[in-house]
Amino acid sequence: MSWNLVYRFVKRIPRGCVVTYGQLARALKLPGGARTAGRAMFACPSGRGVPWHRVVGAGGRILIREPHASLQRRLLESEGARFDGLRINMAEHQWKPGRSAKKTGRGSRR
DNA sequence: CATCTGACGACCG
DNA sequence: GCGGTCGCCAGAT
Repeated sequence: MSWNLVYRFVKRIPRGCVVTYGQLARALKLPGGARTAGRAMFACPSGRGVPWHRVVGAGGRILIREPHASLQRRLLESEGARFDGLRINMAEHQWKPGRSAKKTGRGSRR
């Protein structure tokens, strides 16, 4: 399967934003849904500029196991994402395709 | 070819 | 909030 599409999609996720596996699956119409998205990320090539850490589970939960979970969280926090316990603040960081060119709109600077 | 497993999500009790 | 079940697909053994 050409996870290439998935990687490309993930690559365009702006810094400080995240998407869920389900979202990813829906956006790319992956057969099998979120599961397939997960598979794609599992096979995600490291060191290719693929911000895999910006892909989280439904509700902003990190589903992967250690030690990657800690790494992912660390990377996200490093990008300015705020975590609420074991969850990332989806309301603020969930990225929606098509909004990339959207203006910052509200004084969300920084 | 049969079986198991795995970065999931939604539902139900 | 937590744990169990089901659907669903691809790759590995």
